[in-house]
Amino acid sequence: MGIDELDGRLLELLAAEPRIGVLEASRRLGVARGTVQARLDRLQGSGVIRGFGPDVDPAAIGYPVTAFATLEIRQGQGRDVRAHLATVPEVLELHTITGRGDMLCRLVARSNADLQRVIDKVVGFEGIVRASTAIVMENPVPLRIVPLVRQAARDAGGPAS
Amino acid sequence: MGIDELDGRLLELLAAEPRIGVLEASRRLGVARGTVQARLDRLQGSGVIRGFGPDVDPAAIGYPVTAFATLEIRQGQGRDVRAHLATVPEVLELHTITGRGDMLCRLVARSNADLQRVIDKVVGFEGIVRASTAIVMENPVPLRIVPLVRQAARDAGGPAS
DNA sequence: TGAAGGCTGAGCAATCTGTACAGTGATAGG
DNA sequence: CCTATCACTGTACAGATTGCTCAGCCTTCA
Repeated sequence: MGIDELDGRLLELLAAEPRIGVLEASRRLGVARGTVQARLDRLQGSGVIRGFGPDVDPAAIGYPVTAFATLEIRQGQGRDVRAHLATVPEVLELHTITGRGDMLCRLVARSNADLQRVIDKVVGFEGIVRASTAIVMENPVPLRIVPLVRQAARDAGGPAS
Repeated sequence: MGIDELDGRLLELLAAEPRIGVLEASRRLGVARGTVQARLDRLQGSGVIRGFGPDVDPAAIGYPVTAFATLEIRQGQGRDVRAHLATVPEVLELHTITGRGDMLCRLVARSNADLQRVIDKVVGFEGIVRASTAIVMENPVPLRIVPLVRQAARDAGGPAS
């Protein structure tokens, strides 16, 4: 487990220019094509790279409002609630968490008004006792991974030298 | 703005098999290659598809712990705090939100113990008054977009018929 | 010393991409 | 009703890329 400096550079490159091919990547990185191919295979095999799914902007398909909802669940209803939330398309992700509240989910909606509908759909279920919602105004740091990759690569490569 | 049924199927297909090429996609969808190419260009041009960045699993590169932190910011320090958090690699995303707390950020760490270090780094800054953290235990619904795409495509295609 | 693993550079057949062009059907405007 | 526009189809071609394999070289490790 872990990645070295070359893996890090490869991931950065892929993040910056995803449509790049193996051949072009090998040129940019200054290594042989076979090396890039082998690294990619390994990264995917080991689960570091989950995939290359299209990064779809919810706002661009009509869902410009994002919100986070903290849910409090009735004891023992966790499984049912999870199953319920999984059926709601506007629930983009769901986590079970420690602390105040039992679950945290990311929601999107067509408008602030529509968010009410979404929340009703989410909360309108047996096991959910209470929900508290926070609407996202700005997103100063969009979901990113490159800085972390860079650090992980440094941690692996630095101390070893 | 909005996507039709064919866009929806294309996005679903890309999500399911990202390494697929334009030609193979056109075969699967039963349309001409040029059509797929045009749709892809349009989807990327209109911002629906932001990119095809590699989906990296933080756990696989040594950061298996995820947490969400709600931050309370001192009046007028928002800009500085944003800039500060942007420099922390373990901050995967940052939102400004309504309600209790002013910002919500997603963090990762090498372990529960390491999370303390990360939080110290995040909170160790002038403008942050208070931070409340929730550790993620499970992730029953990983970040997903397909169900939403499907619904958006239905909404666009259905009522029109 | 020998074995194993990773990288290089090269080669080959098959495939895919970028691009262009003509034909067709549907739609919107005149 | 006629016509321009637009999207999709089917086809074509040159150039680039991919998947795969092989031999050689170097470093690490037992």
